[in-house]
Amino acid sequence: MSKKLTKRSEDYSKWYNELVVKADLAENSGVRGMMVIKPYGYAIWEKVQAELDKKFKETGHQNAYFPLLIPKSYFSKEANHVEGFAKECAVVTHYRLKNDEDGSIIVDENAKLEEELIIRPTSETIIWDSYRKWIQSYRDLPLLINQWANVMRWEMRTRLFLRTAEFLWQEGHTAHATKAEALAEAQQMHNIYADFLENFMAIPVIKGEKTENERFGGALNTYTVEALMQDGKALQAGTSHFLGQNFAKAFDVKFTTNEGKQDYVWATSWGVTTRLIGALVMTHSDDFGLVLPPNLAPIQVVIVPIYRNEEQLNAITKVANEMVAEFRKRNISIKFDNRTTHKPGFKFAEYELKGVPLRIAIGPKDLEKRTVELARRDTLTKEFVNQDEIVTKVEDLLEVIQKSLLDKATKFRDEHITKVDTFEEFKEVLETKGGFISAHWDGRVETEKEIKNLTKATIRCIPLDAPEEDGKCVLTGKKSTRRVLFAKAY
RNA sequence: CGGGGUGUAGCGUAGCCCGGUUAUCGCGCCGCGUUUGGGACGCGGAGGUCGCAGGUUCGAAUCCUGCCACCCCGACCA
Repeated sequence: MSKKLTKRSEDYSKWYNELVVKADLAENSGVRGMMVIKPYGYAIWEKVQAELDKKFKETGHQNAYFPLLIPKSYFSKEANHVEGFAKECAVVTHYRLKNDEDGSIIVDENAKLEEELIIRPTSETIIWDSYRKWIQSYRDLPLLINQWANVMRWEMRTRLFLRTAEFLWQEGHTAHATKAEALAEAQQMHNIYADFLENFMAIPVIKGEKTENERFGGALNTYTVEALMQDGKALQAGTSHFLGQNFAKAFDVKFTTNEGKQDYVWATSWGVTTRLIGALVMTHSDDFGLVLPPNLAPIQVVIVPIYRNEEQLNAITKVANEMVAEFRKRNISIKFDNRTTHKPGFKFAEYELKGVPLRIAIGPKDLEKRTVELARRDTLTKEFVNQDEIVTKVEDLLEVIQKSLLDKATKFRDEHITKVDTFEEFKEVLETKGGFISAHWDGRVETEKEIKNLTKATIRCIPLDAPEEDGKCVLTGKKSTRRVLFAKAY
């Protein structure tokens, strides 16, 4: 997000997330705050889904699906939750259309619903309404359910990928017999997110807890993974909430313990969204377009033939096909781009824009010498590789690139965590350098809000690994025992 | 929802202040030919409710009113 595309094509002299719009991930659909996820972008989301789903299943979770429409009355049951969500909702009021006299379609005013339905902004209410019926005994617990779904939040202000009116996500909702077990679940999912972000998406994150002010409506504790974008702004990439017994009480979900007593269940919820794709773009992209970590790339390797005539193309195709078969055997996603309608230079640029990690070019010279030209997207370097060695070379490089992207992003992130002890310094760093600011805070909500008013920076999290340390609040000078991370955030 | 800005071909734009032939240019698209190791070139061609509605006028992309959408800044938020 911090640089302009300046090279080769003035057409793409746009900021990254605009580039993404044009370059295949999405485009405005014309409805306020909506996005179309194009096939290439959706393929990335499918990779995210597949990997996370695997991790969820490995930890004993099951997928289910709950209705899109939620009766309005469900929302009034949990006060904090309403506060957090009920305001920006799309509401369904009618169930039928009819033809107007002039032939146009209008809403049939006779088909008004008794009770309005809310398009889910999140599914806690409808899920907990079901849980009441499903849970009777400690033997029914834990209940570990996840849902892949779309949700809708009619935000006042939207931003492509980062805050669209409709977005795709997964939401896990679990019920437990004890507080300790629920807490452990919330922490486990927090760790799964952190691990996924770092090892799969190559996005380094800081694990921490949200302050009361930033917490999810209805939660007692919110665990978060916070990432840093290239423009110095922070992005909340995933959250896992310990909900205590709030929802159980609101929806009257009681169970009989093994001692025969009645108790409310303990709950968690956790989710990540298509925002992750925005995070991916803003973490790794460069002046030439997207840069995708190999683990997420829909196409990991592309082969571009270079030829002067059909005879050469045929010879190259033979070599390429053998390579494709060999790569497929090793589960490497490969595409042989044999389109005759575009020139090699065009294809090179196109796959750079799409962030394909490795590109193989095969031309007449390579046929002679039994080599190929292998180009890395992340470093933009090229080398000639013997055809016999290409498969192992690619296998190795995919791992190297995956790691290198994480290292690069981690280095950037670490260089943008600044320790600050005075408010002057705080403002200075925020304005000139950006990134995370590690500072003491007196633990009061008013202080946090005041700092936000003065600087637009919020407390992104209280890092889990923050050491105990005596200090003075950067704003008030009051006593503090550990540093927290501030940043301007998306 | 408050403040500011912008809407002209698939994309990016000129024209608007100061109304007047057929709405400008680039990219992209289509055809033919030459090209193909980093976004090819030549020639020819197609594509427009000038955001929408109303008004002023002999005449509106241009002036006026209302509405809509998008972008930026706030409030809200994954």
